[in-house]
Amino acid sequence: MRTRYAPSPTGFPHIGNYRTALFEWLAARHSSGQFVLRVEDTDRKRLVPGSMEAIMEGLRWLGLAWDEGPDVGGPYGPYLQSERLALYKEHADKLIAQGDAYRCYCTEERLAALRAEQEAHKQPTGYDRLCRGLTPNERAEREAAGLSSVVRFAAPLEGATTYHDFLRGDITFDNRTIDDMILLKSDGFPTYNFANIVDDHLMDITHVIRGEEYISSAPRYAQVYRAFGWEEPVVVHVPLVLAPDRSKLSKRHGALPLLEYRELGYLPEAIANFLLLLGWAYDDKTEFFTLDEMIAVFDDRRIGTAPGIFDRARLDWFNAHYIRRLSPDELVDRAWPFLLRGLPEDARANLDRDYAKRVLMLDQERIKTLADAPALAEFFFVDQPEYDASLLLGKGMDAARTAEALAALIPTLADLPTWEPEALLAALDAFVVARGFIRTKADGSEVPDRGPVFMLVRVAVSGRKETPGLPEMLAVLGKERTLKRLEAARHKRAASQVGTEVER
RNA sequence: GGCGCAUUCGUCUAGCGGCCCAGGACGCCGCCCUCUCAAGGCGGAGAUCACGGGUUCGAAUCCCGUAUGCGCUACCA
Repeated sequence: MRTRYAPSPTGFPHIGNYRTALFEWLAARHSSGQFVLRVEDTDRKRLVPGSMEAIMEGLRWLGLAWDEGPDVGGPYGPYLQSERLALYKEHADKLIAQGDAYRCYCTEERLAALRAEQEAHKQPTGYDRLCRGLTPNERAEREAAGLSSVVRFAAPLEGATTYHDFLRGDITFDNRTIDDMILLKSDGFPTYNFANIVDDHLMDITHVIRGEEYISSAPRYAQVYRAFGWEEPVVVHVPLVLAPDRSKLSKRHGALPLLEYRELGYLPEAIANFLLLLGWAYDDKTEFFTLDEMIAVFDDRRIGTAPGIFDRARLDWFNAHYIRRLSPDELVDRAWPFLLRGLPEDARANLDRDYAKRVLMLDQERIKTLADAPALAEFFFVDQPEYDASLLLGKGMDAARTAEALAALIPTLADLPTWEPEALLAALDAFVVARGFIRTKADGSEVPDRGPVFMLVRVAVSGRKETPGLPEMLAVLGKERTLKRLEAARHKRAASQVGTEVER
């Protein structure tokens, strides 16, 4: 099996395009075939500089390696359509010679007027085949006059064309609804439609997997294949990916170019997994697949036929899942650029990789995207966290008691012989009991109530009310830093006049 | 306007004639665990299988029609 991804470098493809690429890649890998990257740069007006590199970068990032392509070459090259112009001309000439194509001299103005006319009369739009009936003399005149022309396919006028859609079965179009499509533009470049057919054949592509938007064009392609006498490839139309409001995916709806998701802290394995399961399912329960697992189980017959909606919340869930199962080293490696970018300057200056690793491990289970990491972990890295003094009130304690509790706790912790989570927990618990914090459980029994003291220390040390577990956090923070922050909190509390009770 | 494709909980889906008065997952809600937030565990709400006709002893599953959505209708891809 040979499949191909054939993007045109006219922009930065979104997630839906890459899902098609994923399916193409999986189909090839599953069958131990080849996956070809062919760049369809035939529209010179819409060419976007850099987009070809971005497209390839996106594929690489997802882990979809191609066997043949513009950069790596291959036996069917070149893989840039702009370098294959002679091939298209040669094949167009062949069709002209055998009467299946003709030169059309109609101007774009005439075509536009024709279309406007048809629309005004609510008629089906389409080329009226004016030039198809030109006599040899008339053609010679036009050529002599130097009129520019395009090459059009002479489509069958009557009957119907049926092609086999791998997922949907036979699809039939009345030939009267199909006009004579342009094969070669006046600038000598082929249209996508034509270059596609010629290249898929010349490159021995066995399975054409493409977006659903080409269903309507498929019968035209079939006609051309048949005019050439070529065997038609298996044609698989993958359903579209829609925005949450069911409209076509666009930036407005948060469907960004793939590489933007990298910047937002998404993992390629999460994106690939998410994409796989948008329009495809292995069974009714399996959710997670590595690329290798996908290859092993991928079955193109299970590709769905209904459009799917891009659900960011689901992507987030996949991403969080994959972040959670990263090893500590992978976690720092991947989060590192985000820390460098997102942390305040002073914290960034002397970032220690080992310390960062321990911090990230604490936050691993609450990081949704890598871009969350700096905000979640910032307090570990700054000299002193900023926070409002009003946060610094033990539950059910007034300012005086809070300050006093902090004052009492500092020497307790300072005297600890070891600074490990177990020892810290024991010390904190002892402090809770000594201070008489008691909670009555539902069954009436009384147990030590860690809440007030733990929260107080949590805020003092982090400036936040949501953090990793306290003993673990203090252990990573280190004795010196912890005591310094507790001291600062004590002063902060003492200095603050507002000391009313806070309800939590 | 014409042509085409699609249609199962808000979303992704399982289902390919009886196992389904429809199962799983995301999201949402509640409970548990618990030093907070997460994670995890348990539970819940949520789909007259778009609608209407058939076929059949029996239909989410097959057929026809309708509606709706989307796509194509470019010297774009």
